[in-house]
Order: sequence, then structure tokens, then C-alpha cells
Amino acid sequence: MLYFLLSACLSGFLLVLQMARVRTHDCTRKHPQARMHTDAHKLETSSRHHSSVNGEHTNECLFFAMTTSNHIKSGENSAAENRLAPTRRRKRSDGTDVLFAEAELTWLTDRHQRIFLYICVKWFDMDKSRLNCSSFFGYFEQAHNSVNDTTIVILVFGQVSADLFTECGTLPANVLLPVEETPSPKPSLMMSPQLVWKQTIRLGEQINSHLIQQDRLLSEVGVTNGKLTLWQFLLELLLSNRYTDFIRWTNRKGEFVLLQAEGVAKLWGMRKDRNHRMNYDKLSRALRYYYEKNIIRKVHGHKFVYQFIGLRNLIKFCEQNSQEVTLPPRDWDKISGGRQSMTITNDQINIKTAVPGTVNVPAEEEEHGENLVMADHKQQTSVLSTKKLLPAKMVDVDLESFAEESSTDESMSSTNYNLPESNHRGLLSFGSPGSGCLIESISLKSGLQTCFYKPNQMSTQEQFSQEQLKKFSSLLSTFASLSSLFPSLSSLEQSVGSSGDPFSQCSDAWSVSPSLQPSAKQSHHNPPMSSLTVNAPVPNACNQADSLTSQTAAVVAMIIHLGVQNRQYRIRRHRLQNQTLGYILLVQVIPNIGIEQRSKTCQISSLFEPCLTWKHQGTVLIYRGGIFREDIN
DNA sequence: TAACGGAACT
DNA sequence: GAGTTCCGTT
Repeated sequence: MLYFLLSACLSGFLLVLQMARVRTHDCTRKHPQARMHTDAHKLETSSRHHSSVNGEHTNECLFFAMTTSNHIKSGENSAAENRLAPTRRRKRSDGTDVLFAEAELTWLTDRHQRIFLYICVKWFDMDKSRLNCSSFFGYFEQAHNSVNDTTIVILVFGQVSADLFTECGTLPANVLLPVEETPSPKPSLMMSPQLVWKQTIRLGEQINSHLIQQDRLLSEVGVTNGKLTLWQFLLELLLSNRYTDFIRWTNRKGEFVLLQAEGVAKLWGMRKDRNHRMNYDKLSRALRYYYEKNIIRKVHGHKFVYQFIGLRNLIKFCEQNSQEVTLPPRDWDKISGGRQSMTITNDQINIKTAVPGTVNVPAEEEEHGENLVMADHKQQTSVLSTKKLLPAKMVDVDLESFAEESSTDESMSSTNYNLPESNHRGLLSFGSPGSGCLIESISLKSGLQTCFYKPNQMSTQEQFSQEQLKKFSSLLSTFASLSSLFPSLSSLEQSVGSSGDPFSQCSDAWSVSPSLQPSAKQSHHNPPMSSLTVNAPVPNACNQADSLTSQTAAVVAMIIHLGVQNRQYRIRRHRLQNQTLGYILLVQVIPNIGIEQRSKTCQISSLFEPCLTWKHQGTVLIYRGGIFREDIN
């Protein structure tokens, strides 16, 4: 159960980063050229994102609805959604408004939910230790049948970098783990803590390497003599065979379809100049200019289908002018057992099943197709044999002392492990070389203490059972994987880091385990460990909660912590001072809430209200609400 | 709603 | 020059 819950938590967090967005529109003062912002509170539609310009920040809200209910049926709850989707407006302390858009709530309760469910069971496949992030849009419909009844709602609310949304929109496609090398994060019953820890570190290294590689690859796509043109970019995507769930050849010469038009637009925008505002509307305008130039034409009657004119020449042009581009196949295509054949019924477009590892070119282009396949194989080889990924540096991981003090007899479940003081911190370099990004693994001890902290206990736990270690170790592995998915949370780095302790303002309602507070010794030797890990606020409300709840709370705290810590992109620091996360609320609701039931839907909706009354700027609140329980019962 | 093309703009 | 941004129209 815990297992599921945790994966649910994590996946949901991931999901939210990508999907759930509600934002206010006080952007006019920040980019006055934007005409559409004359109505400052106009709700944004899903297809357009005008939140910011080049990293300007807006006030935004993230909603996480993680509901694992097996009652949800597609289309059933639209009425309920409407009831639950009033536009809400709240004044923030700085006078700006926060708006909760109807569309977003709808999304949150229905589509969002199903995607989440899918992610729970598919994406976050803990057994296979893999985040399979491709093509999830195609799957969410089938995702709601196989999970338990547990509802978790997390709200992340406050000023968040607009980068968070736009970047995470393309992130999942770029984050994957290699198939063979991936260790299972799910510890076997006999797995030692040391091994788990090592695996955690290794996983971090893999993510690190992979992201570096992805960064490089993406930065190379579609560049010709320093100039980047849209048609070349699209062509590279098509030939690379790496984004076949975004853009694909059809079975006709030069013809391609944008399976995820908005996604392609985002890729384009990000690639060109990190333009977060790019969308299909604009991209298609650019494509229409190609009509006059006879580079691309529209295939009429088929949505999102275009065709290169003179593909052969275009490819030749690319070969002559472009830098050497190395594009390995997408590993996850193998993972998922090859790509699915897909049919867009509305347009009668049949898309052939692509063969993993080969370039999928139109049949009519056989001559070139073969060449391309060969070229691609060469490139693959060169990637595998010569391309060196920057190794992640691992420092300050004191496995030895831990091993000494830990019992090696793991066959007895009653064995307790004495943990040494917090010296099990792994630091991994992360992100681009020189970026200074670090993964800071949490201390095993403080992590465990946080996870298994019980408010009514007189002293903090010093010994941990194998069972607890087991649970926790799976978390560690999980974090190591997931943390890489939160680069956009880099905007929070400063607020959680040394200068501003966002948890220092915890209200009296929150207790902090004294033993979890950072010691002077720790902060002397190391950068101060994030307060979220060390000072993890444990709500008094947990007194009445079962251990699972407090564990979940702690887990989410760590997720957030790691999300904050492990960033891929660097955000200008001067922006961060005032861009603290307003507050993060975690609400774990009791199980068996079916969103599809109208009455309960309203109750879910009401969950937001008390959350929003908390105005602790820069505070992470983990709430386990008794009132919610009352409401629901 | 996708698609189109004008207009202003970078 | 090659889009980007926005928008009215089909």
C-alpha cells in the first residue's frame, strides 16, 4: 500500500509539473507589449500560454489532484466538474490576484486524473525502474481501471517560475533511463541498505548522464551554419526518429503529421530561443510562409499534416550544411515494445508502425531512406562507442561507516539498524557541466526519521527495522529518479537554500522534531542541508493520523525538497529572492473518495478552501486535515 | 477548431 | 530574412 501510495505521490507530482497549471494574469506590467493582457484576469485557455517573457515570473498555482479511484469513467463526470469549477480569486499579500481557472479544475478532476492514474500504473513502473514518459497522452483513457482507492490532493501554490510549466512540458520526452543499465529501485527483501544507497547514487548518475546527453542532442537539432530554420528543425526531428510521438512521417512521400502539434511547437520554441510562448498557432503561421517558398505544403483535408516539397533536395541541403548531428534512437521505444500503430480516424491517416532503431522515412523515398538508415546506424555506433558522457561525481558518501554500524543479518525482519549521524549524504554533480548543480541525497538517518517520525514518540527513532529501511530505500531510489524531472523548480532553490528558510515560518500548528534540526557540525562541514530534509515539519495533526499519512507527508516533503534541489537549469539568482514558493500544501484525504460522485466532488472542491486560507509565505505546510475527514464523513 | 493570410513587429 | 505575435475570417 505504501508502495503504491508513494508512487502515486511521486507520479502525481511529476504529473502536476507537466499538466496542472493555473495561473494568474498580472503579467501586463511585465510585458506590456502583450496585447492580450489588457484583460489582466482573463483566463488562459489550454492552447495558449502567455504567462511570461523570458523567465519573467507570474503568480501561478499548481494543482495536484492525485486520485486513484477505480470508479472514474470517461466522460461521466463532466457535470460534476462543472459544479466544481467556479472561478476563484484570492488576493495575495502583494495585492495580486490568484485565479483558479475553471478549465484547470476541469482538467484536474477528469483528464488530469486519468492521466495520473495511468502514470501510476504505467509510467512509474517501479518494478522495472523506469520512467516511460513517452506517448502517455494516448494511454490515459485506459488508465483508470487498475488502481486502489486513495485520494491525495496536493496543492502547490504561490509564485512559481513560469519556466516550470513551459519547460516541464517538454521534459518528459527528454528524460528517460537506459534500459539495460537501470537498476531496480524496488529493493528485494534481502537488499541491504548499502546496496540500496549505491543504487540510488547510480540512478542519479544515470539521470545525470542522460540529461547531459539530451541537452546536447537537443541543442544540436536543426542547426545549419549557426542558423536555425523551422523546416530543418522539423526535418531533423523526423529523421532522427526520436520524437515519433510528436511528429512522424506518414506513408506518403515527404508527408508528415504533427501528432502533438503543441508539443512540437514547444520543442521548436525551446530549441530556437527558449521561447516558452511558442504554440501551434504561431508555428503553423511559420509553416504557411513556407507555402510561398515551396518548401512545405499543406495536405488539405488532413489535420496537422504537411508535406515537404522536394524532400530529397532538402535532405541534401541539410547534409551539406548542417553540423554533424548525432541522434541515437529513443530507448523507450524498445521499452514499450515498439511503437504503436496509430490511426487518426478523423483524417483517415494511417501511420505505420515504426521499427525501433531505424529511420522511418516514406516508402517513396526508398533510395534516401536506405541511406538514412545506414547513416543512422553509423551514428548510433558512434554514440555508443565514442561519445563519452560526463561522469557524475560522487562525493561524501560514507558507505563504510554505515556498513560497519549496520547489521548485516538481513534475514531477520526484527533486526534493527543503528544509523550513524547524518553522514550519508551523496552529492552528485548534475546538469550541465559547470552549472554547479548538485543532487544532494538526503541523509539516510534524517530521511528515515522524517519518514517514520511519530509526534507522540518521546524521542526520535534511532533504530530502524528492516521493514522501515526497506520502505525508505525504495523511496530513495524513487527520489533519485524523480528528482531529475523537476528542473524547473530551480526557481525555488534560493528560497529553500541557505538564505531563506521557508520552513522557519511554520506556524505554531507545526512541530519540528528537534533531532532533525541541523547541527552546527553539519553546517560547518557541508552546505546547510535543506531545511526540508532536516527540519521537515511534521504536523501536529499527525497525532491523529495513521503512520501512513505522516510517512506520506514526509515523503512528499522530500519530493519537494529533492525537486528543489535537483535542478537542471540555472535560473538567474536575482530573480529568486522574491520568487519563493508561496506555500505548498499537501492534503491527504482519506481513501474511498470517488470523484465521479457529485457530492463527493464538491467535497473535494471544498478541500481547496481551507488550504487557501493559509498565508504563510514561504512555508511548506503538510496538512492532514481532520476537517476534511469530517466533511467527507 | 484547424487553417488561412494580413499586418505589425523583431 | 525568417520568423513571431496577434487576429479576423473561413
